[in-house]
Amino acid sequence: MTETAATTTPRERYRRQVRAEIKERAWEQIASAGTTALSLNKIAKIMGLSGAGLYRYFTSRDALLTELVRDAYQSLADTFRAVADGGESDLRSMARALRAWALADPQRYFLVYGPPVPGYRSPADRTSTMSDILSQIRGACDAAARKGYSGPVCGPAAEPGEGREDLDPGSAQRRAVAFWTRLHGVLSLELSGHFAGMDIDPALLYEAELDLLAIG
Amino acid sequence: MTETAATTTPRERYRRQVRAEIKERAWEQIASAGTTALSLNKIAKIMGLSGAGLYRYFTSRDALLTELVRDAYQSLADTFRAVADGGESDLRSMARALRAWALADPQRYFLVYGPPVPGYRSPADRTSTMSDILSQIRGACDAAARKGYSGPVCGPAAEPGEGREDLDPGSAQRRAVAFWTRLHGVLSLELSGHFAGMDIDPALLYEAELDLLAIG
DNA sequence: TGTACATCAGTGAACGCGCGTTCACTGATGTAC
DNA sequence: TGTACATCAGTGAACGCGCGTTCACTGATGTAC
Repeated sequence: MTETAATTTPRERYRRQVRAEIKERAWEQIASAGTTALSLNKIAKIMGLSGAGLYRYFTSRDALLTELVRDAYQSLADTFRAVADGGESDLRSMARALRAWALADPQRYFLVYGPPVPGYRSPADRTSTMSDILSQIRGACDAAARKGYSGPVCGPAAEPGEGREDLDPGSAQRRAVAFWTRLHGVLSLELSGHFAGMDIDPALLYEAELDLLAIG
Repeated sequence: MTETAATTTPRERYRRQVRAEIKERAWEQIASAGTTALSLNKIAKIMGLSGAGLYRYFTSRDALLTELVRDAYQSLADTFRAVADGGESDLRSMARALRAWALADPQRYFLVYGPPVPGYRSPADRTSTMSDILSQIRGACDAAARKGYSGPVCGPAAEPGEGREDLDPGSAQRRAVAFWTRLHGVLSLELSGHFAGMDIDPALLYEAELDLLAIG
């Protein structure tokens, strides 16, 4: 029997499984009442073990939260990646994937793009992952340009030589940033419930804003 | 001595003053660590009185929070009103006033336009105040139209008879909503620190988005 | 195959903390005659 | 002006709660000979 056959022992498998369930329960708590509600003791109780037992799997509440945050970023990056790999790397598909991802778990969205969690330092690789995601959007903008659409986000094109080039409405960078901030504007207000009672259909508004970003 | 001369007794004045100081300390706590950090006991300690003493002024933590939320909404509405009353009722002035108000106290901004505070029911008149604010923006859009600018937010005008009229890029309602969601998109990401390390200047980006909303 | 040992999941009790809130009470301020 | 009473700000102790975290321990699982 060679050693390469089974790199994961039963114990390791079990360990991974329990860790995964802890995270699942953690997400349920966050989904229902935000980051504040994340409680190791409650998770333990739900899983039928003592609070102290969780410390075999996560060294602290902060460590668990950090891993959840990282997973959230990764999940979003993966979502974009999947859209790109699926051959539909256009802005429209990306925007719809983003909205679906956000609606699937609003609190997860806010963990990524919402106000910073008080008293919590986000992981060091956060910025790089965020840049990564923005790069993918920018890639889609470039692709759109190559396919013939190279017009500005909207409004007049900047006079050359004036101002920063990333503020030129026609540049791919500017379009990517607008894609991000505008959709986030609609999405975050929708998820926060701020359209309620204002006779605004979030889905239609989202598509309308998207229309102005991804013409052609 | 007539009774109309002094409608506020010394006691009433003192009472109002202490209530105001409690709120000030409360805002300081929220500003530094979010809504979660709002603690009656800590406020009491800072003010040099016992925790129980605060209950002379606010019946519960929730009551205090509710009053803070209401004040936040009112403050924003007043800010817009002041701009309008000052004769500068154009979209540009409003947008700048909004940004200044937000930067002055980011947590206050999130109390109004951020994710809902878990476990807290916002006051019933919230929606009406929010509609009020949006109405003021819409008023500025109408005024802009009257002054000659009646073009769409950007992109092609809708074909008449097709779709909802509030989604017609040229309608005042649509422009007001875009004003709101787009500026919120930039602002909330800025306040959350999501532009950090991404080579994006929030002030310039804000103005750039504004340019596309308030041409003419 | 059987025994001796090491590893590790999980327990239960305890610690210290801060929270919101209640309650009986004291003492100062204002009011009525 | 002085006295009797009512109002009300503020105290200090206590309640119950849930939290994160530590620690000595038990018992099951895996490993080496």
